[in-house]
Amino acid sequence: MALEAKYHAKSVEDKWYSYWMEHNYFHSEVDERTPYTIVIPPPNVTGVLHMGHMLNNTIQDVLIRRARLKGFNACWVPGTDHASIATEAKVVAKLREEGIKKFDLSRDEFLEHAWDWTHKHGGIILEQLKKLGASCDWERTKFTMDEDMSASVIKVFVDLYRKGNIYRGYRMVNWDPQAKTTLSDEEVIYEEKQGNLYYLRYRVEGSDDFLTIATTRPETILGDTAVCVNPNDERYHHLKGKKIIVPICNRVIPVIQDEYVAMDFGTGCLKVTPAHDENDKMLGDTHGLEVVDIFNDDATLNQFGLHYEGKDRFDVRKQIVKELESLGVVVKIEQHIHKVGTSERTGAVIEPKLSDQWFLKMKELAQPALDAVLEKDVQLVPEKFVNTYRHWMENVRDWNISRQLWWGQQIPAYYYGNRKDDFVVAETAEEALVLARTQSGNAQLQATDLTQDPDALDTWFSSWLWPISVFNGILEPDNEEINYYYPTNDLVTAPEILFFWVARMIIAGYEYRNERPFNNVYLTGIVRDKQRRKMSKSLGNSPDPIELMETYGADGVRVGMLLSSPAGNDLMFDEDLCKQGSGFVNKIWNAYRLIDGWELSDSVEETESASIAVAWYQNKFQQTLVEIEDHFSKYRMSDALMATYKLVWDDFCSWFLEMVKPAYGQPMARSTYKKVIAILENNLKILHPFVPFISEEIWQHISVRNSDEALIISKWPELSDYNGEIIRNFDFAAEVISGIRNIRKEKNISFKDTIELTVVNHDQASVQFDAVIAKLGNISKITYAEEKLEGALTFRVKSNEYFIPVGGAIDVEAEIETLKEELKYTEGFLRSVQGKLKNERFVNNAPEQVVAMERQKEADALAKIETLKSSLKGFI
RNA sequence: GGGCGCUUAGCUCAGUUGGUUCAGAGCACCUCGUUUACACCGAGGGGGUCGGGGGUUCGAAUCCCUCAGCGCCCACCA
Repeated sequence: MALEAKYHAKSVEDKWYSYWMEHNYFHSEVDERTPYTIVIPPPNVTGVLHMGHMLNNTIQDVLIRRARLKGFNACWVPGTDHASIATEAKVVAKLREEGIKKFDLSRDEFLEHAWDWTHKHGGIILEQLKKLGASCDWERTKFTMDEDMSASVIKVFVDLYRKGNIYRGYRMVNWDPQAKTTLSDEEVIYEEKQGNLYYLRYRVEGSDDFLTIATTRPETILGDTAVCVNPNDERYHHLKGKKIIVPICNRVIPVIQDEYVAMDFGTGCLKVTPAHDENDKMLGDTHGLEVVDIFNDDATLNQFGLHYEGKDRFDVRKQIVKELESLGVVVKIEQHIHKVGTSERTGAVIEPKLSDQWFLKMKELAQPALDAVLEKDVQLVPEKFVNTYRHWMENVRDWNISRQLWWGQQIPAYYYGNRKDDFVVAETAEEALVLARTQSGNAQLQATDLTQDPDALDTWFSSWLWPISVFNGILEPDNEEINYYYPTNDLVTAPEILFFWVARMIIAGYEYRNERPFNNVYLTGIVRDKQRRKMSKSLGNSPDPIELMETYGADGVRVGMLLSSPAGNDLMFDEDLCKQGSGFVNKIWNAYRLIDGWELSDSVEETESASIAVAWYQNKFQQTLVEIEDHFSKYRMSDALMATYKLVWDDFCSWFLEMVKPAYGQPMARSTYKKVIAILENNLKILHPFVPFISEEIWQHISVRNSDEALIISKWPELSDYNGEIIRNFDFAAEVISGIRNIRKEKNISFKDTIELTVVNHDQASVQFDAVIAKLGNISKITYAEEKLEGALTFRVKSNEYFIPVGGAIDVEAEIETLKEELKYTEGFLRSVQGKLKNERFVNNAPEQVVAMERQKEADALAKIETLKSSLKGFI
């Protein structure tokens, strides 16, 4: 069956992916072998594949395929995350389009819509990963809202509550007025924004005096309950004990003193709004101030907003400034750049808000997780993230885990009375009732008297259990799977979620397994465009991964993603990288077409050139394999790929195949062919993790394979010793071939014309490659001579001189010129070496080896100068 | 404001303990070439005072200081 001239990625990729699936090659079960486990960072269930996914899933697939080839029991667990806030926002938006408001629905009705949505969109991203070639164990696909996953979450919540790590508190939290929920500190993104600093005059009660405060949020003056100055600020000593009148609402508030206030900012007078600012809250607590909350949940003003009631905070800001101006309160307005917190998910400007929320105490839990990373039980790659991690963990704050959302695990707290502490925490409503009866002393309590907390848990409160819960390690802590697969080996994810997820998984790992969840964390970079902007859907600068794969093939895109992505460095994505990737795939394909097209013969002997080629390549392969292993051990994926790329393209295609290739019209010795195939198969194995599809296609085409054979489950080549001398000598020969090609080029000697070569041989290294030199240089005869050949073109490699006799005159002048140039350069080089050697301090202080090296250089240079001089004499 | 990191060829990046591949790779570029796998090709070539300045050393891209520019994380002075 002849191969098609063009490689058709699409059909080949579909074919082999199905084949692998049918043969269950991705599936892993507990067995005798050592496991190699990766859990996928579960993508948002309603998301679609983006370039970041492409990068980090390509890396995971390379790792897992390599582990599989190396004989590990490779298990890559896929799944999706319910992403409570993001998904709920999408469902709410979709319902709104249908004219349905969330709060017109019951919780159950809403959840039904959410599940519909999940079932409809949930599989999309996983299907897209299959196109990429991801060899996940799909039978293990998990979803963070699966029954057992949710049960694990609830069990952990109850456990942590009973251990005293979870508490309910009235605190200042980050409020997302669009999603109407709180967010953790990590979900707030601070952005620099151009704003104004408004200077406003407040009248001092019972006097005509004024005091000027500076604020960025004039609408919050309606919530002011004090003005604070620094006690050391002499400008305001006269105000001590005075009262101030807030404009518009005319509330009378005290002047308080606290060293918190910076004297050099604004006017040195700070308006205090305890309900709407973390620091103001702190001041309020210290000084016993009244708390006036002026906002509704959607950030419109409430009754404290007076005539602004019902209007949005930003509209009010504009309007209130006008009103204040008309009242003569505005002293001046300055432009001011400040940082504004926005919601990671909805982008809404965060409103600090006081409310009852659930918190997880972090300090104590974090300690083992901090130690683990510092002691490298968990290794972060690249290491630079250790500092960031340490800083965060040492200053970790309590984690707000409750969200005012419906989509997610509902907090298992049940209220039975009106007092603040009238609640119990339990895994089930039944258990809660029992507890509530005891706790309340009221044995008559009925199930209907209990109300479950309406809040859901933060998404990350389920994903932090992921490496454990996917193996059911929470509900059945001693099951066979968790004991076998945990801890997992590598985690591949983005540094953006180092705190959100990675740190918390490590915490959960130690808390619930008393062990790290993974040995290594490979932190990928962010995929950016050529202008260094982050690729995102909103910017519209991200190519569609599916289209990319259709254009360049999945193999091509995988290579493209890996070509330039050192760990932790951002990837400057350029479609040309994929083009290079598909170019590589094309090269592999054509190399195989060459091999496949040979006519074989049993009666032909192996050529000398071919024997040499085989011996050399086997060594070269081993040398490169060592290099590749080293790169992988350091997670240098780009370098591992590049080493493979050059081995295949340069050494295998450009040199090896050219050396073994039979002459035109000649058949190939079957014995040689077998060796070439063995070599090719080894190449395919090391290529497989990077380009799984074409490597499998070729491997399967080479011969009829048994039904239980496939490249994907074959065996990674064994490391063995290699002979470095052969490689060095070949490099010498390659230089000779280059020399010949140069001469041909300079003198316009067609490659079709054979030429003769005479060698004045001082260095024997290349002799064993003469057959190769003859073949690749199209040399009809190589002769060795004692003396230089007159009237011939010449070049030198090391101390050898090569002569190519040509009919007709050669340009003597030019030859002399070249020789003189080279002589001049060598003499200069010699002077610098000798200068070093004459320097006593160098000779005395430098290591012997280095000095010896310099002496060798000196000797080489001297020898070369001799040959050059004798060549020159020949012309003169 | 605190911390971390980066600056090497037109672009993206290697360069491990200072000397042994120390100035490299891939891409891009230029020249030549339709040789019987591949023009998604082959052969050859040009290109960097290693961000600036200073210091340590026999010797610095590599160590130290300093200046400049860029990026990230954390904290939030309204």
